[in-house]
Amino acid sequence: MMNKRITIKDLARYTGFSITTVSLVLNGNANSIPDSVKEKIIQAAKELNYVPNLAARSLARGNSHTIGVIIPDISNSFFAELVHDLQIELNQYGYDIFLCNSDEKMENDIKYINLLSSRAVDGMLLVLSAESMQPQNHTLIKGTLENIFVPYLFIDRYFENDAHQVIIDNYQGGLDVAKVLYDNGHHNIGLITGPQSLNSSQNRLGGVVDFYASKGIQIPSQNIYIGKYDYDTGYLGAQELLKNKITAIFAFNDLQAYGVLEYCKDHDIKVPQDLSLMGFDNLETSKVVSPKLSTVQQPIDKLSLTAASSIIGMIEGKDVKKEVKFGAKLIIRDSVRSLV
Amino acid sequence: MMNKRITIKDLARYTGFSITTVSLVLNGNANSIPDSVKEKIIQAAKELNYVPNLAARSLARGNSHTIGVIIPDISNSFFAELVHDLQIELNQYGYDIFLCNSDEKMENDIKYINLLSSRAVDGMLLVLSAESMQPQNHTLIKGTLENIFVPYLFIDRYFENDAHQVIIDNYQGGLDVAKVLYDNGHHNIGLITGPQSLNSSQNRLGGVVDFYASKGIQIPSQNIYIGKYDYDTGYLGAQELLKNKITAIFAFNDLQAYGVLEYCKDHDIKVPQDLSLMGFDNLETSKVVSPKLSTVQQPIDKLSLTAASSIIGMIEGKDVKKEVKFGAKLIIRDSVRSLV
DNA sequence: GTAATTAAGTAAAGCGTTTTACTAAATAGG
DNA sequence: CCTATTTAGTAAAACGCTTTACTTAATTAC
Repeated sequence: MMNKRITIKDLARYTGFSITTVSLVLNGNANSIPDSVKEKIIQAAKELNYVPNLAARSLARGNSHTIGVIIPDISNSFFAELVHDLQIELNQYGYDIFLCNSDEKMENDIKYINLLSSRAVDGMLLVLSAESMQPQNHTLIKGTLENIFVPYLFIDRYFENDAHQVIIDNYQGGLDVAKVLYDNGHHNIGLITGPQSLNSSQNRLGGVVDFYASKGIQIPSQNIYIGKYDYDTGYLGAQELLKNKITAIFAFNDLQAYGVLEYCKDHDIKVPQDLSLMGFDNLETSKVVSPKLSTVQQPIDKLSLTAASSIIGMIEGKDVKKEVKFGAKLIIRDSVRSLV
Repeated sequence: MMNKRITIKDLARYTGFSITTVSLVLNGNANSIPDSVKEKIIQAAKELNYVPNLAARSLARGNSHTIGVIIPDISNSFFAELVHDLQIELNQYGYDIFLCNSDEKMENDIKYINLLSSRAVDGMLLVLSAESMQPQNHTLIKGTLENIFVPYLFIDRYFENDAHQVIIDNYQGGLDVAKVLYDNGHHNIGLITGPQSLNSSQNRLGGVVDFYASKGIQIPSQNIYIGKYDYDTGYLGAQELLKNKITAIFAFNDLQAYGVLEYCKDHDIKVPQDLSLMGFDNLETSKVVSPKLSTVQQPIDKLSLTAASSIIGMIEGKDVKKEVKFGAKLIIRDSVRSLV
């Protein structure tokens, strides 16, 4: 350590060729350079352990082959998996990821959008915080996004028909869950939603409400607990909702469902005997909680595949579909009891 | 979008001052510049929405205020949480993270070490793949690390007394678990380890073996299943180990413990009535699986706090403690039954 | 044998910053 | 009033790389 980093200049001096030649060779653009020279230069680069300075390259080329990714919370395994898949996809295109974690704070979203802009990323993939998605903050976020001169794409969370987006059909997901619950005889259900500002939550709610409405059942507002997509609001939601006489809870994500499970354990309520439960996300652990959780699986793989190819397309100036929406899949396990 | 990014040069032209002056002002190093000028320039920067080009700055300054982090798998919540905490810590010091995910492949470790080197990160925080930690690959990895000219630090996984490291006292952890099991009357236990190349696994094993040895009990080799710290090897391990007559399993991480749980569910083995179980990691979900899992909690917060301050110290050329080791904490829940 | 073409390579400008060393004007000191 | 100092600012080189336009030498065409 602490020797000195080798530059193209050192390589030029060492091999006796010009900087231009070395650069050309190392980038594979050396049409008119004989193989003997190429070999010498490549050999030298290996020997001296040359590693290009990407900052310099980025400056000269005006791009960075880096995609900025902003997510709300890396400890949430939905996002962890998303990032994981995105990295693999984008690597395939020769791009790297610069990852930022907003911790669900708008303040950080803005900070990171500017940071990524500073870093001259070639494009951004955004899952903004629930706070940023609130209608009253729409203008501020839009304003911030107007000052980045690279394409960007919303994943999972989006503003209504504004920018490019790759999303899940949450309405259908909500509908599907409602149908399972209803068909099993649950006519009086409780809901633990995500943050109101998120379309995922809005749409899941919409799906459920509409389905029950179509059966002539209106879900009373005291049966709807506004949560935050986290464990704690699951626990709290259960506590609140179980004051009413419901036979099932639909937690809008698995983490919340775990919270419900915990509450039930603490209060000797048997799932699914005393209470049926459904989640959303299908986290890896959902098949090992007790009872195994019925839930909805989001196609993270498709999401990341499409997001990656779309943003690359946008960077390359191609015409890219503005909205792509994927269906989610019911995973039926043991947490719903049939009342019929 | 697609206007043009404002540079310091534009600001100079716009305000009528020189590039130097603008740079000086924007960096707060303008001792001899009157406030009136400062205000004008700062005002202009705001108005035109100036965002500094970090690649250029990095080139000029020779640093990037970025720390490279390599981890084996972001979907593993241990690492997700670690990264999350590291980001918060390092932000506090004014540093950002460039995150790389090796997917437990040595090939990727090497690729990313070079990539980070290319990006001129100011330091690296490394949790290398199990493959990279194998003795026969030691030289290769060391060689790669010799060619980066920035300080680096191992977290959690390390080579024996080589480089700087911030780690967990896994030996003590193993000892502690063994004691719990032994004290509850489990004299015949099965182990599902992590990869043999990882000191975390070696040391947990060492702790258990030594403890039982101290009680005059030798753990037979068929009671030791070499796993991979993942769900599947937990399942497989249970299958294998339960061919022997054991009363408890110590899975070297929670994920593997979940696999054991799943196997037991599938084969109608009651935990802890028929089999006691302990894990390691204390994942968030471990309190909601059934039965609630007894496990060991690693102080990820301390790990990241120390790793952050150490790497910053190293970057600043300070003298930093070469090895910091933290104790882990037993979390006793319901998955161990007392035989006594 | 000369003009045209190709091969082999290079000089130099530019990317956006930072930073050192400098200048010119204003002010202070005596 | 002259010198010394401070104030207000700037010119220019440097960071490492890319890329365009160019030169020179060798080869080919006729």
